[in-house]
Amino acid sequence: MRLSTKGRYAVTAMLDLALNGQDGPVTLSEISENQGISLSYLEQLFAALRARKLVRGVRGPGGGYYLGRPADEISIADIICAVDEWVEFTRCRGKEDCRGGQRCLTHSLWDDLSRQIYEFLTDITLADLVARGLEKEQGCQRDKEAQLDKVSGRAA
Amino acid sequence: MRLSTKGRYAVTAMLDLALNGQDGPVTLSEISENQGISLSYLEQLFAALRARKLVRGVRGPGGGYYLGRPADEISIADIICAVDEWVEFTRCRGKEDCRGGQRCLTHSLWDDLSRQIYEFLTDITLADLVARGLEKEQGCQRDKEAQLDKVSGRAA
DNA sequence: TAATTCCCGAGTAAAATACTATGTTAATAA
DNA sequence: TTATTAACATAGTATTTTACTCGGGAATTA
Repeated sequence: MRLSTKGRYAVTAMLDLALNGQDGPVTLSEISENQGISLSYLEQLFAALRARKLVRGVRGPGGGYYLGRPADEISIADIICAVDEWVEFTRCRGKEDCRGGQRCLTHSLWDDLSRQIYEFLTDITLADLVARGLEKEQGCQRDKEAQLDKVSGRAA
Repeated sequence: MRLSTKGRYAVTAMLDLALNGQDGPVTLSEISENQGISLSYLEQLFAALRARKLVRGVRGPGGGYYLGRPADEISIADIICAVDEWVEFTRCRGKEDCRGGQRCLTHSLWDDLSRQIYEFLTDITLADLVARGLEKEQGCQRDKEAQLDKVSGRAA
């Protein structure tokens, strides 16, 4: 598994889509503005996401992007795999022969771990994230605090 | 969280240490040989691991590296954090003000996710990996098969 | 037709990765 | 004491990845 800033950008952008895609498509310009990612870079990320059918583009004015599937059918692993190319974990499979046994054990342990991480991220969907986030707080914590300050300030 | 090939190297090397460190220290040359990582690169990785007290070096002939703590007190997150510098997830904390609320929600969702991943990796120790690996198979699967082949071949 | 927005490819600066090279220092063994 | 071993340290570097810019197209809407 590989989890770089590139994957972070992709997940954040997809989250943005999940949150704002209810009423009409979301433009990359909006996401670029919201998330502070350059438009052209987003276009490259979305080319990869489009190739995996994770998003669907609509051209022309009023166009933008939809999620390619319902949010509860898109896992974090799906997104990361789409943009961060999958890397081979073990070196012993194929090129090296694992006659030592020792070396192979180390690799198989790492292999197990990475599979665990992958399965962990496969179990988390965009819908999960949104649902969990919404039940905890209906907006930005800072905004809430600011609001509370204002309210209590006015009440006092 | 960031999980790159650099972190993979570090985890694999630490696993090697956990497996072979029972009887005396393990040299970087051995790890380099075992894992197919260049010696100088390992030295750089181990400089970072040493700085976090995850390993302890012993100089001179017969020297090498020990784990800095018992294997059950070293988590995968510890190792990855030592070599892969921690990256800031959210952009809204500090420089941007999250007046939109929307942007901040996206970021807080991602923040939650990365914390989950971190906690997941914090719960897995080197000892866990070794124990789980050993209970499943006492060596390399291929070696086992080869052995079985030999045995059955001779028996037949 | 004009504006919008996706789509596409080439190019590129900066950073990270993975490695090479060349030492120095501390411990051990001869 | 001397040689050897292996950690420790630093500088350089080729390659890859990251993140971005630029300059166009193609489809859709008004």
